[in-house]
Amino acid sequence: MKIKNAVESLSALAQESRLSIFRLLVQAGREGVAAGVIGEQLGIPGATLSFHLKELANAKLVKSRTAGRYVIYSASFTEMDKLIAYLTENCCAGDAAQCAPRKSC
Amino acid sequence: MKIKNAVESLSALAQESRLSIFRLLVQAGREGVAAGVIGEQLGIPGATLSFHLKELANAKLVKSRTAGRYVIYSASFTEMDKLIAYLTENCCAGDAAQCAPRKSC
DNA sequence: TTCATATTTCTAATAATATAGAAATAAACC
DNA sequence: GGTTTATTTCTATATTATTAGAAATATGAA
Repeated sequence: MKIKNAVESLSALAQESRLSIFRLLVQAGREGVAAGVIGEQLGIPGATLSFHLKELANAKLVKSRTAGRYVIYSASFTEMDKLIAYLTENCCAGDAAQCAPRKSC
Repeated sequence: MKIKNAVESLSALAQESRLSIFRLLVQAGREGVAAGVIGEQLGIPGATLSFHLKELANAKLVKSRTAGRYVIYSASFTEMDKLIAYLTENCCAGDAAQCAPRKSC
C-alpha cells in the first residue's frame, strides 16, 4: 500500500457517519446491506448517505452490487486488512519481544 | 472505545505528514525519536511538525517525554491496538468461518 | 405506460483543517 | 548572565470537507 492510498482510506473512515456505516458493514459480513437500510438504521438522509458511501467506495473500503432496485453495499475485508498492515508495518523494527502479535476479527 | 475517540484517532492519521510521523514512531519502537530528528527525517518545518505532533498527541496516538532540551515522541501501541480492535469489532457478526483471524506486527 | 420506490447527482451554504513565518519559551553550555 | 539550540505558540491565508434539499435517474409493479 502506498501512503496516498492509506491517507485516502483513513480519511474515509475519519468521519462519524462513515465510520458508523463501515462498522455496520463489517459486522454485516459478506452479504452486505442495502443503501436504504443503512440510512434507516443510522438516521442519515439519502443525499448525505450517498455522498458518504461514495467516499468509502472511492477508498475501496466498500463495494456495491445492484439487486433489482436496491444497491447492496459490503465492506472490503481485504482492503481493511491492507490498511491495518500498513499502520503496523515493521513495528518496533521487527523486534517481536517489544511488539506482541495482536489477534482480532 | 467510543466513536468520537475513534474518529479523532483516524482524523489524526488521515494526513500524509502525520501518517508518516506515526509510522516512523511505530517502527522506532519504545525508545522513541526526538522532535527535531522527526522533522529532519521527513523534511517538515518546526512549526508545522509541532502542530501535527499535537494532533497525534491529542488523539493519544503518541506520547512524549522530555530529555534535557529534547522532546522525545513515541507511538502508543495500546492506543493503536484499541483503534484496530474498534474497526474490526464483531466482524461478520463473529462468524469465524467468514472472517479469518489476522496476524500482524 | 403510468406510478411508486430506491438511489444518485447537482448545488450552494457552512465549517473545519493545513501551512509556515515570526515571536516566545525553555534548557544547556560557556 | 549571555548565547546557542530545541521546541512550541501565535497568526493569517489557503484549501478542503460536510450537509441536505431539490431534481434526475432507474428499476419494478400495476
